[in-house]
Amino acid sequence: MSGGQERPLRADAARNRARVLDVATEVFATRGVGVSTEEIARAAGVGVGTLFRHFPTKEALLAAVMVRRLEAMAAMTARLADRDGPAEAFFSCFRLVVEQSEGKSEFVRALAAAGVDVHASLQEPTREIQTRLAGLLSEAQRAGAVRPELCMPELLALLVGTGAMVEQLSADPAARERIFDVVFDGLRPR
Amino acid sequence: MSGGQERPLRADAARNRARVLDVATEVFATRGVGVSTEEIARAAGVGVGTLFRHFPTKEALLAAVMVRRLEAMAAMTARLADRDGPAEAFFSCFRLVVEQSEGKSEFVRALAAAGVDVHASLQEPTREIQTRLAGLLSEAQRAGAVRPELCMPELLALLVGTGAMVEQLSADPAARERIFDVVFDGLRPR
Amino acid sequence: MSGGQERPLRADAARNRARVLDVATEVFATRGVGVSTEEIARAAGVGVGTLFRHFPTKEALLAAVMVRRLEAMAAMTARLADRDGPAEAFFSCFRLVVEQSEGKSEFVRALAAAGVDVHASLQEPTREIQTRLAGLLSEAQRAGAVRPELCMPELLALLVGTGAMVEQLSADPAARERIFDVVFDGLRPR
Amino acid sequence: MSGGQERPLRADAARNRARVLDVATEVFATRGVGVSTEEIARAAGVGVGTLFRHFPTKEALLAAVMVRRLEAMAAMTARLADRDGPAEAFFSCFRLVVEQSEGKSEFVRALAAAGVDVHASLQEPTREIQTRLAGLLSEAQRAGAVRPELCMPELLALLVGTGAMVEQLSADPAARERIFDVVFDGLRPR
DNA sequence: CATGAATGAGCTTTCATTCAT
DNA sequence: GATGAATGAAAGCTCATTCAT
Repeated sequence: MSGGQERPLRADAARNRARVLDVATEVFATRGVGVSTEEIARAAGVGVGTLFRHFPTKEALLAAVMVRRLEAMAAMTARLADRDGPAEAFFSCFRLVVEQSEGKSEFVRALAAAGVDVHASLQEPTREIQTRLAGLLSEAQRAGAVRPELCMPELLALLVGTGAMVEQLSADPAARERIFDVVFDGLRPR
Repeated sequence: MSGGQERPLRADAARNRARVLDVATEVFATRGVGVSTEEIARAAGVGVGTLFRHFPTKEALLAAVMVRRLEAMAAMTARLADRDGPAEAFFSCFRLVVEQSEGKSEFVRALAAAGVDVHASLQEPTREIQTRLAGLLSEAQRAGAVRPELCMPELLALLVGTGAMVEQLSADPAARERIFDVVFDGLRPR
Repeated sequence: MSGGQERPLRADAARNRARVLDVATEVFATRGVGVSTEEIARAAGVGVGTLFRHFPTKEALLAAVMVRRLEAMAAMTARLADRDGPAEAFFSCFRLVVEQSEGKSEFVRALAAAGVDVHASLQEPTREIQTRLAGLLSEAQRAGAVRPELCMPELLALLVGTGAMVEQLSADPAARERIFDVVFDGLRPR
Repeated sequence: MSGGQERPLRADAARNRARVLDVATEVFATRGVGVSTEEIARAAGVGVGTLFRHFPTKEALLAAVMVRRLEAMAAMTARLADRDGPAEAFFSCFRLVVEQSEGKSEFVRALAAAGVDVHASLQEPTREIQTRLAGLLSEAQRAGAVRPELCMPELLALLVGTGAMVEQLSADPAARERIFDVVFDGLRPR
């Protein structure tokens, strides 16, 4: 379910791949996607060659980082969708996605700039999340908890944008909550 | 008023500076901040040397572009603040800022990545806008048109985040309006 | 006449371009086309950047070296074609081309391997030489000095191949002459 | 007879060695000596490690390929030398060597560029061929079928050069024959 | 002042070779 | 013995910045 590695990787190879991915995730988030592959390899304790064996391109590495984050998000939304009533499920899922999305937008930009077809390489995990969200949205709408005219594109934009808001207020949890108050109230029918 | 040029520039020098700035504004917005200085110079019809005479660093150019956009925004908010009632003034100004901010976040990131102290170099025009916004916010709150517990940090975050939402829906004006509906309703007291 | 520089190059730029070309010609001939651009730049006393400004690709540099050699050959064949009778003109031109062609084949191979359309990039100087050779061939055939059934493709192959022979015997001039005896006798009608 | 393997190889090891050699022969001939060891190993169905166990260096592999081709040529010349009269033997052997030599020059160049002493590592099979050719040459000269002043160095150069000619005309068999006509007529006494 | 040629550190990527599994 | 993951020294090329013209 998780990404589908082509063949069973040797233990050490898998360990290295994972380490590169972990390091890249952190470094890209911290210092931006401009960090050099060399530096990522060094931070992961492997040679550049190893990095490129696992991810044949810098963009492939970026995409892999994205995919992992998306997969994690998909798993968490799945867990949430099953419990609570439709309204609670929708709003807690919204909050979850927002909080897990920090920094994601830069990735998408970098991938797009490199000519990678974002929709193609990230579609599978994305589709799962979107399907889940679409289900939650329509159920919450049916339950009268969310404005009926909202469609998926807006929902996604709202998720991304709320993520950006929250990202900016990382130092002030109370202010973050006020953001959620505003957005959640705005989502409800008037 | 405009950024503080040390001494009066010769007419042709000023013209060159302006052209570079115009071109850079457009090119950075269109194709991202990764575009090379060479290309910007060529598009502006000057040599790289000229570009670097006016902006000693690529980041200086980025900052100058930002400053100009912020100054323009400041001017527009000033114009809006003077007319209409406090509620209308606040909301139309919010909308204005959001719509003028497209792509700004990439700039900030690029500047920050280069170690530029964003707050230092952009503070002057930013301060003016913020002062204006603070005034509009408190007046709108006094008039009962905006939640009373909202403070400036959240407002700024909301502006940035709404900008991100709107940026994503640039192709679908109706969806953009639904975003504004959500955010504006959320901003109003319950 | 010589290559057609797009615009008048600045004096120092032209000097650098020429130096790179000279050095590349020598180094490629001496040590093969595998030599790194860095090394060529260093040997020419310029930075890599300069090399790549003048020749945007390593293959472009290879092609430029080839073109210069071909142009020189074209000039020499032109000088020869005008004097002597048709037989003498043909044979002295054949010898000239052979002797000027040392190492050329490696270039063609490298260019072809890089996917450069050799015929496209070298066609202009090549065409001139070929036209001249075709003229010399048919005149020599009309004069009964060369086998009448020979066509241009064979002539070119004979030139290249005789070049390879001669290249191998660079240490032994007498043996080289015996090669020419064999080939020239073979070229004559029986 | 075959290159001198140190000790008897295990059956599967020998099979692997042979497969690598076969594949390398084909791939080098088809796509040039620039093909990576990894790719050759993959095409041979073995790991790179196995390739390097049998041929400690890429150049060692190149040399082994060359040696095998030379050994095959030696065997064929041996077969030809025994039948026919001296003139026919000489000329058919000349043609055979030329036609079997396609692409060989690239190998020699690559080996030489790597600092391998070509004469040392290829001498044994080469010597056998040369001895045979020397015999054929002097017998053909004694029979009056070949110019008496020709020596071995020229003969070898002629072989290599004729190979280059023929290589260039691989698409046009009739033209190839005209090349042989020229060279063979040139070889005969006047 | 304007120009654009020159610079070289730095980038991504490849590949012959080694060595743990 | 066989494997293929790991290695890291290059390679070709880009680009912000400097400086002679």
